[in-house]
Amino acid sequence: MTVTIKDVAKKSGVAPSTVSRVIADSPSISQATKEKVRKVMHELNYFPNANAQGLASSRSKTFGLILPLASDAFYQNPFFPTVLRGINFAMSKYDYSILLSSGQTDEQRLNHIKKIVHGKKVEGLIFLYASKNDPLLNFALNANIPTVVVGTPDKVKVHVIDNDNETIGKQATDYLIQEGCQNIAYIGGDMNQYFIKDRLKGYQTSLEENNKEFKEENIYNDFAFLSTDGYQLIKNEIDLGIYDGFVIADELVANGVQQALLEKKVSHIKTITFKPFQQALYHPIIEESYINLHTHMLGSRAVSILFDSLETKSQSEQRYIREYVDGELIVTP
Amino acid sequence: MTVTIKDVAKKSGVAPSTVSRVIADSPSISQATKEKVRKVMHELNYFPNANAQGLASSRSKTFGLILPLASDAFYQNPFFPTVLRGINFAMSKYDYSILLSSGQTDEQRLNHIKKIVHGKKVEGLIFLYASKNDPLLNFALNANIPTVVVGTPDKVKVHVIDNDNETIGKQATDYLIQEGCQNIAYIGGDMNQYFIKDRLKGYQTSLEENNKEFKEENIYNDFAFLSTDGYQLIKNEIDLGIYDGFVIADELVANGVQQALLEKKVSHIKTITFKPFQQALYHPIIEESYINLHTHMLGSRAVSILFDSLETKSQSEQRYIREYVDGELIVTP
DNA sequence: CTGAAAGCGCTTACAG
DNA sequence: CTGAAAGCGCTTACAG
Repeated sequence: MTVTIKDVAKKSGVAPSTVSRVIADSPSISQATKEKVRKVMHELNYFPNANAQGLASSRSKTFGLILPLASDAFYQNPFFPTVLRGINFAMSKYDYSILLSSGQTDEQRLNHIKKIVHGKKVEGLIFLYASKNDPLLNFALNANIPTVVVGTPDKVKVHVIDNDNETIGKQATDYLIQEGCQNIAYIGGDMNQYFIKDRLKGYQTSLEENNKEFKEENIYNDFAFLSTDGYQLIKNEIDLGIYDGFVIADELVANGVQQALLEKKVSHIKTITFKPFQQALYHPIIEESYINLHTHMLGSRAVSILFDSLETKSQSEQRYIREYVDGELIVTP
Repeated sequence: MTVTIKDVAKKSGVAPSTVSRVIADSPSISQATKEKVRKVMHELNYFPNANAQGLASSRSKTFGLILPLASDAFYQNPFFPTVLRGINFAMSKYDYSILLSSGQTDEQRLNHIKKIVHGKKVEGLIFLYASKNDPLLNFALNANIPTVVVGTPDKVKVHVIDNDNETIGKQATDYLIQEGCQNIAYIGGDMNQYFIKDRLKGYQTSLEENNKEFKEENIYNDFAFLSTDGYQLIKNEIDLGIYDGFVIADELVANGVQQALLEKKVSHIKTITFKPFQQALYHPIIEESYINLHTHMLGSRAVSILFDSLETKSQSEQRYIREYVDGELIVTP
């Protein structure tokens, strides 16, 4: 019923091994043979069985995509569709597929990743987050499977692609200072995500370089990455009188903050935040300057790095790439 | 190097076929044997090779997830992470994985879906959109692979899970009328997406039932699903004086509309829209009533339907499920 | 309840 | 440049 390599071989008048080499576009096959066989493959509507290929070659031509826990507020972030678009873009050049991680709990997620890695369903892994003490990343490192993290984890032996969060945190703060802000607060979120910490470092560096005092009480943290959290923060918790600038580590939170500022008719506070790409998902509440993170680039570079690492894997010496994508300050008049 | 079923068999003192049956939790194996073998599997850190399983059983234990074209504005919609969460939730009960469709153009997407379907990488397909003349859906139907569409396509021979868009369109319009609105516009989006059309039908039905005239010129369509499009519409194109109500087919568009209404200080127009779940991603600009679509349920039901259809596939008579999830009117005081 | 054996559809040294 | 053959790691009738 299903057409196999044998059917193609018979109809083409060659051996199955030759058909296999045509599939792989092996240079050792003559152009004439290739064309003849391809014609037959087309006529028979032949598609190679991926499971057989995977078994015989031990290459599944699939990468695993590791998302954060779905119950995490971070999961909702517009960051993800944007990286995914970048990943998808880069993948289309290759002949690979993407398998999604799943699981409702960390334990389930760990079991699933074990299954797909040890079960040879995936040849490499792309982590879409970097958080503290992540059991999945620990597993990946031990399993010694090619892995790239979109984000900067607290691990050395893994490929990393990220924005330089410290630098862009500084960049954002520098901008506010340059615009004349005297007392700037940092509005973060979940400190378990490394990018929140790293942007905070940049904020601190900027203050110090500009001879401004860095104070713990100007840091607002420990809430989820939701618009509502930013909104509540402004409505209830912050003494707005003492600030004239906010560096807001996440776009979603910034949205809620700006909403609340608007409702409270506060206009003496400048805000700056970070967005995945130039055209924002939501129409901006207040037209403020922001840092464009080029998030789609994070995704496409992640894929390229993984392919590179696949090729060099066999080589004796294993190197780890650590690549940063620049943020771009977009000034809105 | 990799531990196989033979290693487990040897160490357990049974045949490989027995180990295989233990993996499948076959009822024909004694409890004692199962425990013994499982212990060894654990000791050896054994995981079955998925490619071998797939080849031997012709079941890949994987579903394909078909996303819309990434360049489509719809791709950014918060709808997707929400269905995905529902899918993920339902999947965790089973031992299946999700493979993402990819491709930068419709042609690439079609090639990729052919490859994974004919190449036996997936046993079933979940479409996350329903649009006009979709070549991928046409392919799926011809290929006769179990398929469920999240959305209501113009096809009969496929499983469908969706909100009842006509009913919720009516429900939304009824609500505005009940609140005293006299002249209500329908703000849609891309008419190639069926849900936009169907909600429009409900809008029309409601007007007719309430003896209000349905006029073509009160329908605003043909723009992308972006907040900015809703914003521009209000800012430039609509004569706001003649309306006192808007039914807005998409949350993102509604966000832009509300933003523009706020800026123009328009308060005589009530709006209603549809949201994937109760807690909105963004803090609402104006606290207005909305219809909760229970989108995560769409995702989890899609998975269940696909599993059901897998089981009944062998049976002679093929039936198609068409299931609707209710919308829930959330009234904000 | 368990085992021996064939087979799933490919790839890949090896030989020529 | 091409072919014959072994093998990848499972599953599944069949037999007992």
